Amino acid sequence: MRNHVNHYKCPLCDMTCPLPSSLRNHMRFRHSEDRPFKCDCCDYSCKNLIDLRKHLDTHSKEPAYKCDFQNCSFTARSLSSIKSHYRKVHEGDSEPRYKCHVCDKCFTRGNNLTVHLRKKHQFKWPSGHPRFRYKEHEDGYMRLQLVRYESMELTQQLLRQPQEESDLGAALNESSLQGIILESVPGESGSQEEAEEEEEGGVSEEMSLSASQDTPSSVIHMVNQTNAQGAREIVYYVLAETPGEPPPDPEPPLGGIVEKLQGIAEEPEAQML
DNA sequence: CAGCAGGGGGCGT
DNA sequence: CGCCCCCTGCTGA
Repeated sequence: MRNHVNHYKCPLCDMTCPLPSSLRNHMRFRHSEDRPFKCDCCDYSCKNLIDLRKHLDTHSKEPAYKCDFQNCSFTARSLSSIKSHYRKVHEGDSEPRYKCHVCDKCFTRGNNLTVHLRKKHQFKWPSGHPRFRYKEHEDGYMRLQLVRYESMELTQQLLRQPQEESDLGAALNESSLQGIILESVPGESGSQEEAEEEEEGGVSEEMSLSASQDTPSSVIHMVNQTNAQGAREIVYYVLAETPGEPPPDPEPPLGGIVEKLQGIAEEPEAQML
């Protein structure tokens, strides 16, 4: 009751869900091979009707979508192409809006930033989270949103061994950032909205838990925020960045949390460059 | 090689 | 639906 960590854990990966229904949904889309929706024209099949419709559009000879703008003759075979065209051409919205939080380089599209993060900064996403998420900041830029890792076991271990935070961060591989939901906040405090690290003012209720921040490679933040359901929750951000040198030791001296987290931040390919 | 962009597909909301 | 994935061709440094 007091602990609102997601209680329903997928038996096949590290994803946890708040409800049985959402877990069932996850199981279906993530782990089921069932593809009831089949294309008549080819051997394509998928898991829902919307995806099938998107696919069928690709079979039409003529582009199925055209731009609404005045006398614009732009056409495309996908709605998303039309929308991006409209934004770019008719709304003059062509400035890069995705910004790398590590080196401040900007990108026009999220997936190109993803490529950058993976190639340049060796980011990886944890198991059960098949992609990065980007979040719009107050300055209008989209930046990587720290993934929330929601395992009860991990949470409890963290609560039991809060002293090993710094070592934990150091043991993690470079550029792996994990957010851990520990519990929800019952009451309601003044401001809402999450406050990301650094950047200009506007930072509200963020407190650093690192006992001593003389180790910039390992920082743990506690952020009081409101989640998608509108519930209050505390998210612990474990930030581990070691730009220079990845820890080569195959087995770190730490136990418990580290082992748990290492399944998330796996070895980088080590054959970069 | 890095970044951009179009197309098509996966899947969380 | 919207966001993000991959694949791929193009372009400029």
